[in-house]
Amino acid sequence: MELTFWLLDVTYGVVGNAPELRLFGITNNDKRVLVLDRSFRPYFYVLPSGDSSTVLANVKRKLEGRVLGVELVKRRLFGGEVDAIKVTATIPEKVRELREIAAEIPGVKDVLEADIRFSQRYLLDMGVKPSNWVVVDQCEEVKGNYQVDLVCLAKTRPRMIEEHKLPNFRILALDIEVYNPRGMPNPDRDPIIIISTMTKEDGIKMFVADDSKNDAKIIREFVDYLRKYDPDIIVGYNNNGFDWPYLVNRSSRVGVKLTISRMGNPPEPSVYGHWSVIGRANVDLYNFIEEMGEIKVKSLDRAAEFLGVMRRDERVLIPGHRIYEYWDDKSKRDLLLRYARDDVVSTYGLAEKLLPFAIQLSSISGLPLDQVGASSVGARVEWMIFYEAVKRGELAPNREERPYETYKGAVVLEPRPGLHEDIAVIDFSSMYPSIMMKYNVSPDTLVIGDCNDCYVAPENNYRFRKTPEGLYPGLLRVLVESRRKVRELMKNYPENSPDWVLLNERQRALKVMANAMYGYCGWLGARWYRREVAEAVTAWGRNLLKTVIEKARSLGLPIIYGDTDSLFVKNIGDKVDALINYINNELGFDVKVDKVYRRVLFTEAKKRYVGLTIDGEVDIVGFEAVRGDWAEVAKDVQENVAEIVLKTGDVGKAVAYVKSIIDKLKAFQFDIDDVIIWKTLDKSLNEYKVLTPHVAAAKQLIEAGYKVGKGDMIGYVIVKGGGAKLAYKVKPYILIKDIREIDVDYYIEKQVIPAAMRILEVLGVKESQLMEGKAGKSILDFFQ
DNA sequence: GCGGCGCTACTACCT
DNA sequence: ACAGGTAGTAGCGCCGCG
Repeated sequence: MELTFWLLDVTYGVVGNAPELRLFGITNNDKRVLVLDRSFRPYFYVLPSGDSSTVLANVKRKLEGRVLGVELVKRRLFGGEVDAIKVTATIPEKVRELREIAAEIPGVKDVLEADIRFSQRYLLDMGVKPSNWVVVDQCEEVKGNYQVDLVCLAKTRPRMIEEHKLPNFRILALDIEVYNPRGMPNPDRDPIIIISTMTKEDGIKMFVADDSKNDAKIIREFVDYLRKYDPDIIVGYNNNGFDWPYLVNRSSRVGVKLTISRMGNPPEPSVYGHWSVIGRANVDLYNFIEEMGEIKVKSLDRAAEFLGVMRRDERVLIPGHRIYEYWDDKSKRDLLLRYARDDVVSTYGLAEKLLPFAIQLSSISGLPLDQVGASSVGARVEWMIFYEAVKRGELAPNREERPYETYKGAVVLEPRPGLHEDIAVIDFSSMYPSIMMKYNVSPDTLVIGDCNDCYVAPENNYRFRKTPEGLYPGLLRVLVESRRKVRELMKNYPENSPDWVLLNERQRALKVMANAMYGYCGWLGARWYRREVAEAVTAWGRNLLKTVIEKARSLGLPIIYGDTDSLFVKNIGDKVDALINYINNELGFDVKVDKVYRRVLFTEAKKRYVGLTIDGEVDIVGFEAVRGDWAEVAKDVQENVAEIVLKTGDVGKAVAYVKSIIDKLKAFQFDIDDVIIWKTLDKSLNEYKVLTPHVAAAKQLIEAGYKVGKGDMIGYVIVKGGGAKLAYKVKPYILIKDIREIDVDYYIEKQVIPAAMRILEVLGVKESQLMEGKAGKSILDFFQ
């Protein structure tokens, strides 16, 4: 039979002495299927130095009887033709020892592609990416003990087809609550008290322990339910870091089998720190929130609020360390149940918002849906390149340890300080990808030495062959072209309709991947790393901006500021048009007026400005107001000052406003949330060389029994008393009992005034004006 | 013993 | 565990100081 399915998960096993690929999918008529392929074997390459036939003979002699085949093949490496010896093994588990033996054979220069996971190797060679539709022309039904509607053995190789629609997934959100009377729960002693799930069909299910807190029963009920519901996708929030390891640990402790995969086995730890549930996609939504810079404090409730899933003031919030209190106190237990419910509903809601993008990332990168979130940006780009490389017969270089080296980046212009009226922002669209495509910049087109048909980078003179098209530019062209097509398709659907949303997520993912290519090429961890490639790209970028600046000058168009690929100029219609035409037509790069500011204010600092767009929106860039590590009260003041200044031009009004906030602080008229300073703990506590305030606060938290470590956000406030350093005056905000402990002078002097003055100083306001007297004086007082 | 100063550590931002 | 360029706060060590 012919079978068409959407590829959800892939794994392999060894049957007899042969590997068996297992492709789990969903058909277009809603059947869960498993396709087995026993026709593929693991292999790797050996690179000979010197005479390849001699080395081939050596390899054959040495590996005879241990491998299925040794053959000489033609491949490419960084664009150059090479002889390679392809060694085919019986089963994946043998590859490691074979590669070690092979590396020692005389005449062997290198062993390549011997570190590729077998299931990924298979997909690469088939040109099949997960989260896409796949056809197997001949599949023969077989018996098998799997939780699917159909198992078949592939008689032909799978092939990917282009089709954007998605199957009807069964999605299950999962969240557990644990009894934790001693701080951070420990699975050796602390039982699970609530397991909550949510699905579209069954709604919310809560498996709640009884007073004996015997969790064997609820785990068993949960397992039964999960198997009955049979989800394709399981989502959680930090489930890779908490729920799964805890559940696995607890269930083995209480003797319950977590037979939840489609092969009946428990979840197991896998690559990139993710937990795999065979035949299903286990997705940790926290991974995607981690990447969203706009969300500063990445707790589930805040993420859900930010994405419009659930408001924080409409849900139950319980501090993690007090969960047990809400369990023990029966009058509060109902609150705990509502809290658990809100969490699982939030998780399900987040999945609706985030899965469409995750699916597209998986489909484009070639990483399975359950891995793509946990993987790094570098890994996603690398797999995408790998697919393109295999298509071209280009061998993947090994990962190498490289010494840290830096290279020159973009230009940033000194801004013209002050308040400017009517400013246009001209932006290059995808400057670096465009440069890479235009000048064929790629690790495989780089020429060391003479070249008579090359593009030559400015400043550093790196040279790139004009033909054939390189790996990076070729891939970028595919991404750009696909994105153009997808955006074209979007026009056929009403905005925000399901089809439109799907395509929109796809075009977004295509853009994200294209824009990540430059960063990848300068990443020391990249297989296809070439410093010259990254250096050439930035050199061309600097050159481009410089050329545009010169042109603007020759047109008599005043420049206010510029950074990397943008230029802020006076909005003089014909001159701006002339500049844009010049860039588009004569330089051959795509630029557009990204936005026009009615007013925009710069200080002397780069990368910081506030502007009022012609649509009446206030943009704040770089300033404290958009930083996560300033107190809300200061950010708020700065934002309002900016708005007043930009909208009314009334500096006096802004000054009066700042004074009113200072007065409120002095009178303790504020909320604790307004004075919390959040900072990320970027290292483990013992790695810090200096005692910074947030480190001091973190130590206090540990003292108080909390578990904090690398990667955590520390929220602290500055309190009265203390000593010479600020670090002696900090206190974690959760330990604050009375708002009068707060040192309001600190907030006035070190937060509110600096934040306000940043904007006001350039308008001639003196700091003393914010301090003197009370607010509400005549506005005239504030002008010299 | 302490304030001033310059440097380093640290975080978070922009493109 | 995708890049470099940048601003800003706080800590720390050193200097001078009869």
